[in-house]
Amino acid sequence: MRISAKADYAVRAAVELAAAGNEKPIKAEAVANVQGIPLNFLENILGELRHAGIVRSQRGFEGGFRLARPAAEITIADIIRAVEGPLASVRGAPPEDSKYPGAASELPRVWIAVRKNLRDVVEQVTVADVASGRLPRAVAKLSDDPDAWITR
Amino acid sequence: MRISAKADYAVRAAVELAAAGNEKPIKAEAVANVQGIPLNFLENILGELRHAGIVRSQRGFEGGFRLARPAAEITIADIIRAVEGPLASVRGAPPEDSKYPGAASELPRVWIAVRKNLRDVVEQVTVADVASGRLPRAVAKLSDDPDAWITR
DNA sequence: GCGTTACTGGACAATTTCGATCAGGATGAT
DNA sequence: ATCATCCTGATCGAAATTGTCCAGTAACGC
Repeated sequence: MRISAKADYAVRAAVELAAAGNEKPIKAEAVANVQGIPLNFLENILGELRHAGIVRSQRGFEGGFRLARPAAEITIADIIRAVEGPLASVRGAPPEDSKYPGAASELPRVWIAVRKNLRDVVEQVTVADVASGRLPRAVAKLSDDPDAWITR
Repeated sequence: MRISAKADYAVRAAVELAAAGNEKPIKAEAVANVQGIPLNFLENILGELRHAGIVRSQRGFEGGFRLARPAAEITIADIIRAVEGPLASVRGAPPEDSKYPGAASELPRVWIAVRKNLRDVVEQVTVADVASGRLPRAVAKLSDDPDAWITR
């Protein structure tokens, strides 16, 4: 249950693009510098985001990347799925299609609930939200709970 | 954002112990057979659970494992933390103590919200709940949503 | 066209984690 | 004592993670 460097970088890059408006493309190098991401690695990531139709690129002089859709329509989930595949899995497979023997037969329902709660956050927050610092109410409520900030 | 085989196995083993009551210890081999877990691997896992004070072991003839506390007091989160460490992390570190530059400064709040929602499920469900198939209301509600079952 | 710039795509590699296996030892109930 | 069972730690291959590098190609200004 960890967020990989790749997913984290991808989201940060997208947010950076969102914050820059969509007038002119932003160079990968500029994003890498501002966000402290290894340039070569970031290039791979941006390639995947482009493949997924999340960003568009422009080559050559004055080239760079920009969001392919309005920032308010791109969710964190979109980005994570683009670079990491499915949001949540159990032993590499989706939780709903494995049968558990014996006393654990009801366990999939728990994993489903976990995934659902995960989705409820990442499918709701857009890169525009993060860039502006104004998170959706439900999410803000979660992250404002002081208890949520305690390392446990 | 995946649940590892180890965490999955650990929970299933604990649930199996819970379902067996706490009269007599259950052999690791029996759990391995019923749940389809490689015995050697399971022994490692049970060792970690014992180290964490979640199960107790009995050696020799008629030996085996039993829960160290009432099943209703052991949460899924306890088990995952015992075998995997912290529930959620970003690039290996807790989300609250990394600073993000530029436009991504508010991103940690999103990761915190994710973790919070995660915790809300796994800290609430006990092994007794899973063994009996009666999940806490809030969790049941999440997993009963048909939408939660769609692979996306 | 030419040169500069910057994305493109893929190959490669170090390190770590995952999932599992195994051997041999310790222990405790009978 | 004996035997069943847990205990410990080493080891291992495969895959994922986190990068690095580079030759190619498109766009643009001059």
